Amino acid sequence: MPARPGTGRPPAVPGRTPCHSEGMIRRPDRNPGARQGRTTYDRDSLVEVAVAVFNERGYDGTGMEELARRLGISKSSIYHHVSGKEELLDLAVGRALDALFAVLDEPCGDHADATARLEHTVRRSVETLAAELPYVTLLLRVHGNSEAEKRALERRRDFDHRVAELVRQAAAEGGVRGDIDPGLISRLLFGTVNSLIEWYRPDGGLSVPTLADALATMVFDGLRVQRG
Amino acid sequence: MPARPGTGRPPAVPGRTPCHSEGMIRRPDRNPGARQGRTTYDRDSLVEVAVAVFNERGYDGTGMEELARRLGISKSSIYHHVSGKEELLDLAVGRALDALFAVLDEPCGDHADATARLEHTVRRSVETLAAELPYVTLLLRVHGNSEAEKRALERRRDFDHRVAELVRQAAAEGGVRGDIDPGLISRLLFGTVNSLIEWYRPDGGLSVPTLADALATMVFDGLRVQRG
DNA sequence: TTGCTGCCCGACCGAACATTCGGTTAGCGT
DNA sequence: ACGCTAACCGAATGTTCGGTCGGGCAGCAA
Repeated sequence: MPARPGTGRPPAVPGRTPCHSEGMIRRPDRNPGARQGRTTYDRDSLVEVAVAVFNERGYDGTGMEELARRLGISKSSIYHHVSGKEELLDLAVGRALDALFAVLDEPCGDHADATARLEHTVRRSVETLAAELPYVTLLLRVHGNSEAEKRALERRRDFDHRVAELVRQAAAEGGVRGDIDPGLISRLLFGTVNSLIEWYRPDGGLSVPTLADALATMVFDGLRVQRG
Repeated sequence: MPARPGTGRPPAVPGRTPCHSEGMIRRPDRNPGARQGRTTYDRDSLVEVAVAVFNERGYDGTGMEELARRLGISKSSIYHHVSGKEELLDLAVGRALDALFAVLDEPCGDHADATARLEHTVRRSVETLAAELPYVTLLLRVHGNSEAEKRALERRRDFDHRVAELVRQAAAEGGVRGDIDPGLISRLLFGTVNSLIEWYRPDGGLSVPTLADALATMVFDGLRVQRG
Protein backbone atom coordinates (compact mmCIF):
# COMPACT_ATOMS: atom_id res chain seq x y z
CA MET A 1 0.00 0.00 0.00
CA PRO A 2 1.81 3.08 -1.24
CA ALA A 3 1.49 6.31 0.62
CA ARG A 4 -0.77 8.78 -1.11
CA PRO A 5 0.15 12.22 0.14
CA GLY A 6 -2.70 14.66 0.53
CA THR A 7 -5.34 11.95 0.24
CA GLY A 8 -8.20 11.63 2.73
CA ARG A 9 -9.84 8.60 4.28
CA PRO A 10 -10.33 5.55 2.04
CA PRO A 11 -13.94 4.27 1.99
CA ALA A 12 -14.48 2.39 5.24
CA VAL A 13 -14.82 -1.37 4.78
CA PRO A 14 -18.36 -2.15 5.96
CA GLY A 15 -19.03 -4.85 8.55
CA ARG A 16 -15.56 -4.46 9.96
CA THR A 17 -14.66 -2.40 13.01
CA PRO A 18 -11.67 -0.18 12.44
CA CYS A 19 -8.19 -0.65 13.82
CA HIS A 20 -8.81 0.05 17.48
CA SER A 21 -9.38 -2.52 20.21
CA GLU A 22 -10.69 -5.90 19.14
CA GLY A 23 -14.02 -6.84 20.71
CA MET A 24 -14.69 -3.32 21.88
CA ILE A 25 -18.20 -2.69 23.08
CA ARG A 26 -19.87 0.66 22.75
CA ARG A 27 -19.79 2.29 26.14
CA PRO A 28 -22.94 3.84 27.61
CA ASP A 29 -23.47 7.54 27.20
CA ARG A 30 -21.20 9.40 29.59
CA ASN A 31 -23.33 12.48 29.55
CA PRO A 32 -26.77 11.28 30.62
CA GLY A 33 -29.48 13.83 30.22
CA ALA A 34 -27.97 15.11 26.99
CA ARG A 35 -29.13 13.76 23.70
CA GLN A 36 -29.21 9.98 23.52
CA GLY A 37 -28.28 7.38 20.95
CA ARG A 38 -24.82 8.76 20.34
CA THR A 39 -21.95 7.77 22.57
CA THR A 40 -19.74 10.67 23.63
CA TYR A 41 -17.25 11.88 26.18
CA ASP A 42 -17.15 15.18 27.95
CA ARG A 43 -14.05 16.65 29.59
CA ASP A 44 -14.71 15.12 33.00
CA SER A 45 -15.34 11.58 31.82
CA LEU A 46 -12.35 11.81 29.52
CA VAL A 47 -10.08 13.00 32.31
CA GLU A 48 -11.39 10.22 34.54
CA VAL A 49 -10.22 7.54 32.13
CA ALA A 50 -6.98 9.36 31.35
CA VAL A 51 -6.05 9.60 35.01
CA ALA A 52 -6.62 5.89 35.48
CA VAL A 53 -4.23 5.10 32.64
CA PHE A 54 -1.68 7.67 33.81
CA ASN A 55 -1.66 6.03 37.22
CA GLU A 56 -1.13 2.58 35.76
CA ARG A 57 1.70 3.39 33.36
CA GLY A 58 2.90 6.77 34.61
CA TYR A 59 2.20 10.08 32.87
CA ASP A 60 5.36 10.00 30.76
CA GLY A 61 4.96 6.29 30.14
CA THR A 62 1.50 6.72 28.63
CA GLY A 63 1.15 7.55 24.94
CA MET A 64 -1.85 9.26 23.41
CA GLU A 65 -2.38 6.17 21.28
CA GLU A 66 -2.68 3.93 24.34
CA LEU A 67 -4.98 6.51 25.87
CA ALA A 68 -7.20 6.55 22.79
CA ARG A 69 -7.39 2.75 22.81
CA ARG A 70 -8.56 2.75 26.42
CA LEU A 71 -11.12 5.46 25.67
CA GLY A 72 -12.43 3.58 22.67
CA ILE A 73 -12.01 6.60 20.41
CA SER A 74 -9.28 7.66 18.06
CA LYS A 75 -6.27 9.68 19.07
CA SER A 76 -7.35 12.74 17.13
CA SER A 77 -10.76 12.73 18.81
CA ILE A 78 -9.13 13.39 22.15
CA TYR A 79 -8.04 16.78 20.85
CA HIS A 80 -11.66 17.71 20.29
CA HIS A 81 -12.13 17.77 24.08
CA VAL A 82 -8.80 18.95 25.42
CA SER A 83 -5.91 20.92 24.00
CA GLY A 84 -3.41 18.14 24.61
CA LYS A 85 -1.82 15.72 27.02
CA GLU A 86 -0.67 18.45 29.37
CA GLU A 87 -4.18 19.82 29.82
CA LEU A 88 -5.35 16.37 30.89
CA LEU A 89 -2.71 16.45 33.62
CA ASP A 90 -3.58 20.00 34.55
CA LEU A 91 -7.29 19.25 34.96
CA ALA A 92 -6.56 16.16 37.02
CA VAL A 93 -4.06 17.62 39.49
CA GLY A 94 -6.10 20.79 39.71
CA ARG A 95 -9.05 18.77 40.92
CA ALA A 96 -6.87 17.04 43.51
CA LEU A 97 -5.41 20.30 44.79
CA ASP A 98 -8.79 22.00 45.01
CA ALA A 99 -10.09 19.13 47.12
CA LEU A 100 -7.08 19.19 49.45
CA PHE A 101 -7.13 22.95 49.98
CA ALA A 102 -10.86 22.77 50.69
CA VAL A 103 -9.97 20.65 53.74
CA LEU A 104 -7.68 23.34 55.10
CA ASP A 105 -10.39 25.94 54.69
CA GLU A 106 -13.06 23.97 56.51
CA PRO A 107 -14.39 25.71 59.66
CA CYS A 108 -14.10 22.54 61.83
CA GLY A 109 -15.55 24.16 64.93
CA ASP A 110 -14.55 27.78 65.27
CA HIS A 111 -13.28 27.55 68.84
CA ALA A 112 -11.16 24.39 68.59
CA ASP A 113 -7.51 24.42 69.61
CA ALA A 114 -4.73 23.75 67.10
CA THR A 115 -4.29 20.13 68.19
CA ALA A 116 -7.94 19.33 67.52
CA ARG A 117 -7.75 21.20 64.23
CA LEU A 118 -4.67 19.18 63.29
CA GLU A 119 -6.36 15.88 64.04
CA HIS A 120 -9.40 17.05 62.09
CA THR A 121 -7.19 17.98 59.16
CA VAL A 122 -5.48 14.59 59.18
CA ARG A 123 -8.77 12.70 59.22
CA ARG A 124 -10.37 14.87 56.52
CA SER A 125 -7.25 14.58 54.39
CA VAL A 126 -7.50 10.81 54.56
CA GLU A 127 -11.14 11.02 53.52
CA THR A 128 -10.36 13.40 50.68
CA LEU A 129 -7.47 11.28 49.50
CA ALA A 130 -9.79 8.28 49.43
CA ALA A 131 -12.57 10.16 47.67
CA GLU A 132 -10.29 11.64 45.02
CA LEU A 133 -7.79 8.78 45.01
CA PRO A 134 -6.82 8.69 41.31
CA TYR A 135 -6.44 12.46 41.08
CA VAL A 136 -4.39 12.75 44.27
CA THR A 137 -2.27 9.78 43.20
CA LEU A 138 -1.38 11.52 39.98
CA LEU A 139 -0.67 14.76 41.85
CA LEU A 140 1.74 13.10 44.26
CA ARG A 141 3.76 11.57 41.43
CA VAL A 142 4.34 14.76 39.50
CA HIS A 143 7.98 15.50 38.68
CA GLY A 144 8.03 19.08 37.49
CA ASN A 145 9.11 18.44 33.91
CA SER A 146 6.48 20.66 32.30
CA GLU A 147 4.91 23.97 33.26
CA ALA A 148 1.68 22.31 34.41
CA GLU A 149 3.70 20.07 36.71
CA LYS A 150 5.69 22.99 38.12
CA ARG A 151 2.46 24.79 38.94
CA ALA A 152 1.20 21.69 40.73
CA LEU A 153 4.39 21.35 42.75
CA GLU A 154 4.10 24.99 43.79
CA ARG A 155 0.57 24.52 45.10
CA ARG A 156 1.65 21.36 46.91
CA ARG A 157 4.36 23.31 48.67
CA ASP A 158 1.76 25.85 49.78
CA PHE A 159 -0.33 23.06 51.23
CA ASP A 160 2.65 21.60 53.09
CA HIS A 161 3.53 24.98 54.58
CA ARG A 162 0.03 25.48 55.92
CA VAL A 163 0.07 22.05 57.51
CA ALA A 164 3.49 22.69 59.02
CA GLU A 165 2.17 25.90 60.55
CA LEU A 166 -0.71 24.00 62.10
CA VAL A 167 1.68 21.46 63.64
CA ARG A 168 3.81 24.27 64.98
CA GLN A 169 0.79 25.75 66.74
CA ALA A 170 -0.19 22.36 68.16
CA ALA A 171 3.33 21.87 69.48
CA ALA A 172 3.36 25.38 70.96
CA GLU A 173 0.16 24.77 72.89
CA GLY A 174 1.54 21.46 74.19
CA GLY A 175 -0.88 19.21 72.33
CA VAL A 176 1.76 17.19 70.52
CA ARG A 177 5.11 16.10 71.87
CA GLY A 178 7.80 18.72 71.99
CA ASP A 179 10.82 16.40 71.76
CA ILE A 180 10.45 16.14 67.97
CA ASP A 181 10.87 19.12 65.69
CA PRO A 182 7.47 20.33 64.45
CA GLY A 183 8.71 20.47 60.88
CA LEU A 184 9.78 16.85 61.13
CA ILE A 185 6.45 15.92 62.67
CA SER A 186 4.47 17.46 59.84
CA ARG A 187 6.57 15.66 57.26
CA LEU A 188 6.17 12.31 58.97
CA LEU A 189 2.47 12.92 59.52
CA PHE A 190 1.59 13.77 55.95
CA GLY A 191 4.11 11.29 54.64
CA THR A 192 1.99 8.66 56.31
CA VAL A 193 -1.25 10.12 54.96
CA ASN A 194 0.09 10.47 51.43
CA SER A 195 1.51 6.95 51.42
CA LEU A 196 -2.06 5.67 51.37
CA ILE A 197 -2.14 6.16 47.60
CA GLU A 198 0.39 3.35 47.29
CA TRP A 199 -1.96 0.66 48.48
CA TYR A 200 -5.43 1.88 49.45
CA ARG A 201 -8.17 0.82 47.03
CA PRO A 202 -11.80 1.82 47.70
CA ASP A 203 -13.05 -1.62 46.66
CA GLY A 204 -10.74 -3.47 49.03
CA GLY A 205 -13.23 -4.02 51.82
CA LEU A 206 -11.65 -1.42 54.10
CA SER A 207 -13.98 1.45 54.95
CA VAL A 208 -12.70 5.00 54.96
CA PRO A 209 -13.68 5.70 58.62
CA THR A 210 -11.87 2.53 59.71
CA LEU A 211 -8.82 3.65 57.76
CA ALA A 212 -8.92 7.17 59.13
CA ASP A 213 -9.32 5.85 62.68
CA ALA A 214 -6.43 3.41 62.30
CA LEU A 215 -4.13 6.05 60.88
CA ALA A 216 -5.05 8.67 63.46
CA THR A 217 -4.65 6.13 66.25
CA MET A 218 -1.20 5.12 65.06
CA VAL A 219 0.22 8.59 64.58
CA PHE A 220 -1.35 10.16 67.68
CA ASP A 221 -1.41 7.28 70.19
CA GLY A 222 1.13 4.85 68.78
CA LEU A 223 1.09 1.18 67.90
CA ARG A 224 2.56 -0.04 71.18
CA VAL A 225 0.11 -1.51 73.67
CA GLN A 226 -0.48 1.09 76.36
CA ARG A 227 0.33 0.39 79.98
CA GLY A 228 -2.64 -0.33 82.21
CA MET B 1 31.04 23.71 11.45
CA PRO B 2 30.01 21.48 8.55
CA ALA B 3 29.39 17.77 9.13
CA ARG B 4 32.19 15.64 7.81
CA PRO B 5 30.79 12.19 7.14
CA GLY B 6 33.04 9.27 7.92
CA THR B 7 35.30 11.46 9.96
CA GLY B 8 36.12 10.77 13.57
CA ARG B 9 36.37 13.16 16.43
CA PRO B 10 37.32 16.65 15.35
CA PRO B 11 40.41 17.96 17.14
CA ALA B 12 39.14 19.37 20.38
CA VAL B 13 39.28 23.14 20.45
CA PRO B 14 41.76 23.88 23.22
CA GLY B 15 40.61 25.97 26.14
CA ARG B 16 37.01 25.22 25.26
CA THR B 17 34.99 22.31 26.57
CA PRO B 18 32.90 20.55 23.92
CA CYS B 19 29.17 20.89 23.41
CA HIS B 20 27.97 19.34 26.63
CA SER B 21 27.24 21.15 29.87
CA GLU B 22 28.68 24.59 30.18
CA GLY B 23 31.36 24.89 32.85
CA MET B 24 31.69 21.16 33.22
CA ILE B 25 34.78 20.06 35.03
CA ARG B 26 36.49 16.82 34.29
CA ARG B 27 35.32 14.42 36.96
CA PRO B 28 37.89 12.50 38.99
CA ASP B 29 38.54 8.90 38.07
CA ARG B 30 35.57 6.86 39.22
CA ASN B 31 37.56 3.68 39.38
CA PRO B 32 40.41 4.52 41.75
CA GLY B 33 43.07 1.85 41.87
CA ALA B 34 42.76 1.20 38.17
CA ARG B 35 44.90 3.01 35.76
CA GLN B 36 45.10 6.71 36.35
CA GLY B 37 45.22 9.80 34.21
CA ARG B 38 42.22 8.86 32.10
CA THR B 39 38.78 9.82 33.19
CA THR B 40 36.30 7.01 32.76
CA TYR B 41 33.09 5.57 34.01
CA ASP B 42 32.43 2.06 35.16
CA ARG B 43 29.00 0.53 35.54
CA ASP B 44 28.58 1.63 39.15
CA SER B 45 29.52 5.26 38.67
CA LEU B 46 27.40 5.40 35.55
CA VAL B 47 24.38 3.97 37.33
CA GLU B 48 24.91 6.44 40.15
CA VAL B 49 24.53 9.41 37.83
CA ALA B 50 21.72 7.78 35.86
CA VAL B 51 19.70 7.16 39.01
CA ALA B 52 20.06 10.78 40.06
CA VAL B 53 18.67 11.93 36.72
CA PHE B 54 15.91 9.33 36.71
CA ASN B 55 14.79 10.57 40.11
CA GLU B 56 14.70 14.16 38.95
CA ARG B 57 12.79 13.70 35.72
CA GLY B 58 11.30 10.23 36.11
CA TYR B 59 12.55 7.12 34.31
CA ASP B 60 10.21 7.51 31.35
CA GLY B 61 10.74 11.25 31.32
CA THR B 62 14.50 10.94 30.93
CA GLY B 63 16.01 10.59 27.48
CA MET B 64 19.37 9.00 26.76
CA GLU B 65 20.48 12.34 25.34
CA GLU B 66 19.79 14.14 28.62
CA LEU B 67 21.53 11.30 30.43
CA ALA B 68 24.59 11.60 28.20
CA ARG B 69 24.71 15.33 28.75
CA ARG B 70 24.72 14.86 32.53
CA LEU B 71 27.38 12.19 32.31
CA GLY B 72 29.57 14.39 30.14
CA ILE B 73 29.92 11.67 27.52
CA SER B 74 28.09 10.99 24.30
CA LYS B 75 24.91 8.99 24.02
CA SER B 76 26.56 6.12 22.22
CA SER B 77 29.25 5.80 24.87
CA ILE B 78 26.64 4.77 27.41
CA TYR B 79 26.08 1.60 25.42
CA HIS B 80 29.70 0.65 25.91
CA HIS B 81 28.96 0.11 29.62
CA VAL B 82 25.37 -1.14 29.69
CA SER B 83 23.10 -2.86 27.22
CA GLY B 84 20.54 -0.08 27.34
CA LYS B 85 18.25 2.09 29.38
CA GLU B 86 16.45 -0.83 30.93
CA GLU B 87 19.64 -2.37 32.30
CA LEU B 88 20.38 0.90 34.10
CA LEU B 89 17.04 0.61 35.84
CA ASP B 90 17.61 -3.07 36.58
CA LEU B 91 20.99 -2.46 38.20
CA ALA B 92 19.62 0.40 40.29
CA VAL B 93 16.50 -1.26 41.67
CA GLY B 94 18.41 -4.50 42.17
CA ARG B 95 20.80 -2.67 44.46
CA ALA B 96 17.92 -1.19 46.44
CA LEU B 97 16.17 -4.54 46.82
CA ASP B 98 19.35 -6.32 47.88
CA ALA B 99 19.90 -3.74 50.59
CA LEU B 100 16.33 -3.98 51.87
CA PHE B 101 16.28 -7.78 51.97
CA ALA B 102 19.58 -7.75 53.80
CA VAL B 103 17.79 -5.95 56.65
CA LEU B 104 15.22 -8.73 56.94
CA ASP B 105 17.99 -11.31 57.09
CA GLU B 106 19.94 -9.59 59.85
CA PRO B 107 20.26 -11.66 63.05
CA CYS B 108 19.27 -8.75 65.34
CA GLY B 109 19.75 -10.67 68.57
CA ASP B 110 18.80 -14.31 68.32
CA HIS B 111 16.48 -14.37 71.31
CA ALA B 112 14.44 -11.23 70.67
CA ASP B 113 10.64 -11.35 70.48
CA ALA B 114 8.76 -10.37 67.35
CA THR B 115 7.93 -6.88 68.63
CA ALA B 116 11.59 -6.08 69.21
CA ARG B 117 12.47 -7.58 65.83
CA LEU B 118 9.79 -5.41 64.20
CA GLU B 119 11.11 -2.26 65.81
CA HIS B 120 14.63 -3.24 64.76
CA THR B 121 13.44 -3.82 61.20
CA VAL B 122 11.75 -0.42 61.07
CA ARG B 123 14.84 1.39 62.34
CA ARG B 124 17.22 -0.49 60.04
CA SER B 125 14.90 0.07 57.10
CA VAL B 126 15.04 3.80 57.75
CA GLU B 127 18.82 3.61 57.87
CA THR B 128 18.99 1.58 54.68
CA LEU B 129 16.58 3.88 52.92
CA ALA B 130 18.76 6.81 53.90
CA ALA B 131 21.97 5.06 52.89
CA GLU B 132 20.65 3.94 49.51
CA LEU B 133 18.23 6.83 49.06
CA PRO B 134 18.43 7.34 45.28
CA TYR B 135 18.20 3.64 44.52
CA VAL B 136 15.26 3.04 46.86
CA THR B 137 13.54 6.15 45.52
CA LEU B 138 13.72 4.80 42.00
CA LEU B 139 12.51 1.40 43.19
CA LEU B 140 9.45 2.83 44.89
CA ARG B 141 8.42 4.70 41.76
CA VAL B 142 8.50 1.74 39.40
CA HIS B 143 5.32 1.20 37.40
CA GLY B 144 5.68 -2.25 35.87
CA ASN B 145 5.78 -1.16 32.23
CA SER B 146 8.80 -3.24 31.28
CA GLU B 147 10.03 -6.68 32.29
CA ALA B 148 12.71 -5.23 34.55
CA GLU B 149 10.05 -3.22 36.36
CA LYS B 150 7.77 -6.23 36.74
CA ARG B 151 10.60 -8.18 38.33
CA ALA B 152 11.20 -5.33 40.76
CA LEU B 153 7.52 -5.16 41.74
CA GLU B 154 7.54 -8.90 42.39
CA ARG B 155 10.47 -8.65 44.77
CA ARG B 156 8.83 -5.68 46.50
CA ARG B 157 5.74 -7.76 47.14
CA ASP B 158 7.92 -10.46 48.69
CA PHE B 159 9.42 -7.87 51.02
CA ASP B 160 6.00 -6.58 52.03
CA HIS B 161 4.76 -10.08 52.79
CA ARG B 162 7.70 -10.80 55.07
CA VAL B 163 7.11 -7.55 56.95
CA ALA B 164 3.39 -8.29 57.27
CA GLU B 165 4.24 -11.68 58.77
CA LEU B 166 6.48 -10.00 61.33
CA VAL B 167 3.69 -7.60 62.33
CA ARG B 168 1.29 -10.53 62.64
CA GLN B 169 3.67 -12.22 65.07
CA ALA B 170 4.10 -9.02 67.07
CA ALA B 171 0.32 -8.62 67.29
CA ALA B 172 -0.10 -12.27 68.30
CA GLU B 173 2.34 -11.92 71.19
CA GLY B 174 0.56 -8.75 72.32
CA GLY B 175 3.42 -6.37 71.60
CA VAL B 176 1.42 -4.11 69.28
CA ARG B 177 -2.21 -3.11 69.63
CA GLY B 178 -4.75 -5.70 68.62
CA ASP B 179 -7.57 -3.31 67.73
CA ILE B 180 -6.06 -2.63 64.30
CA ASP B 181 -5.72 -5.34 61.67
CA PRO B 182 -2.06 -6.46 61.44
CA GLY B 183 -2.17 -6.21 57.64
CA LEU B 184 -3.32 -2.62 57.96
CA ILE B 185 -0.63 -1.91 60.54
CA SER B 186 2.14 -3.18 58.31
CA ARG B 187 0.91 -1.05 55.40
CA LEU B 188 0.70 2.08 57.54
CA LEU B 189 4.05 1.34 59.11
CA PHE B 190 6.00 0.88 55.92
CA GLY B 191 3.98 3.52 54.17
CA THR B 192 5.43 5.93 56.71
CA VAL B 193 8.95 4.56 56.27
CA ASN B 194 8.78 4.62 52.48
CA SER B 195 7.36 8.14 52.42
CA LEU B 196 10.75 9.36 53.62
CA ILE B 197 12.01 9.28 50.03
CA GLU B 198 9.67 12.15 49.26
CA TRP B 199 11.49 14.65 51.42
CA TYR B 200 14.51 13.26 53.27
CA ARG B 201 17.84 14.50 51.95
CA PRO B 202 21.11 13.38 53.58
CA ASP B 203 22.56 16.90 53.39
CA GLY B 204 19.59 18.51 55.11
CA GLY B 205 21.10 18.70 58.57
CA LEU B 206 18.93 15.92 59.96
CA SER B 207 20.91 12.93 61.16
CA VAL B 208 19.77 9.42 60.38
CA PRO B 209 19.58 8.32 64.04
CA THR B 210 17.46 11.37 64.86
CA LEU B 211 15.18 10.54 61.97
CA ALA B 212 14.91 6.89 62.91
CA ASP B 213 14.19 7.82 66.53
CA ALA B 214 11.51 10.32 65.56
CA LEU B 215 9.80 7.90 63.20
CA ALA B 216 9.93 5.00 65.63
CA THR B 217 8.64 7.23 68.42
CA MET B 218 5.71 8.42 66.35
CA VAL B 219 4.56 5.06 65.08
CA PHE B 220 5.14 3.13 68.31
CA ASP B 221 4.38 5.73 71.02
CA GLY B 222 2.32 8.33 69.17
CA LEU B 223 2.60 12.08 68.75
CA ARG B 224 0.19 12.98 71.53
CA VAL B 225 1.69 14.14 74.76
CA GLN B 226 1.45 11.31 77.28
CA ARG B 227 -0.48 11.69 80.46
CA GLY B 228 1.57 12.18 83.58
C1' DT C 1 -33.83 18.98 1.42
C1' DT C 2 -30.41 21.70 3.04
C1' DG C 3 -27.15 23.46 6.11
C1' DC C 4 -25.23 23.67 10.60
C1' DT C 5 -22.88 21.81 14.65
C1' DG C 6 -20.70 18.41 17.64
C1' DC C 7 -18.18 14.45 17.59
C1' DC C 8 -15.54 11.52 15.38
C1' DC C 9 -12.23 9.37 11.95
C1' DG C 10 -7.75 7.77 9.13
C1' DA C 11 -3.78 9.68 7.37
C1' DC C 12 -0.23 12.30 8.04
C1' DC C 13 3.78 15.37 10.17
C1' DG C 14 8.09 16.95 12.45
C1' DA C 15 10.48 16.00 16.53
C1' DA C 16 12.28 13.08 19.84
C1' DC C 17 13.12 8.51 21.09
C1' DA C 18 16.46 4.37 22.09
C1' DT C 19 19.76 2.10 19.74
C1' DT C 20 23.51 0.94 16.20
C1' DC C 21 27.54 1.62 13.49
C1' DG C 22 32.13 2.57 11.65
C1' DG C 23 35.83 4.67 13.19
C1' DT C 24 39.06 7.56 16.47
C1' DT C 25 41.80 8.09 20.62
C1' DA C 26 44.34 7.58 24.98
C1' DG C 27 47.14 4.95 27.67
C1' DC C 28 48.86 0.47 28.91
C1' DG C 29 52.18 -3.57 28.39
C1' DT C 30 55.93 -5.05 25.73
C1' DA D 1 58.01 2.25 18.80
C1' DC D 2 54.09 -0.67 18.38
C1' DG D 3 50.02 -3.16 19.04
C1' DC D 4 46.11 -3.89 21.85
C1' DT D 5 41.94 -2.58 23.93
C1' DA D 6 38.79 0.05 26.82
C1' DA D 7 36.53 4.13 26.15
C1' DC D 8 34.83 7.28 23.45
C1' DC D 9 32.73 9.83 19.32
C1' DG D 10 29.40 11.77 15.32
C1' DA D 11 26.20 10.32 12.26
C1' DA D 12 22.72 7.56 11.10
C1' DT D 13 18.98 3.81 12.04
C1' DG D 14 14.01 2.70 12.53
C1' DT D 15 10.39 3.60 15.76
C1' DT D 16 7.27 6.09 18.57
C1' DC D 17 5.94 10.41 20.23
C1' DG D 18 2.39 14.35 20.69
C1' DG D 19 -0.13 16.82 17.65
C1' DT D 20 -2.50 18.40 13.00
C1' DC D 21 -5.50 18.12 9.06
C1' DG D 22 -9.41 17.65 6.05
C1' DG D 23 -13.20 15.36 5.80
C1' DG D 24 -17.37 11.94 7.29
C1' DC D 25 -21.56 11.47 9.61
C1' DA D 26 -25.49 11.74 13.01
C1' DG D 27 -29.00 14.75 14.75
C1' DC D 28 -31.42 18.91 14.61
C1' DA D 29 -33.55 23.25 12.81
C1' DA D 30 -35.43 25.65 9.02
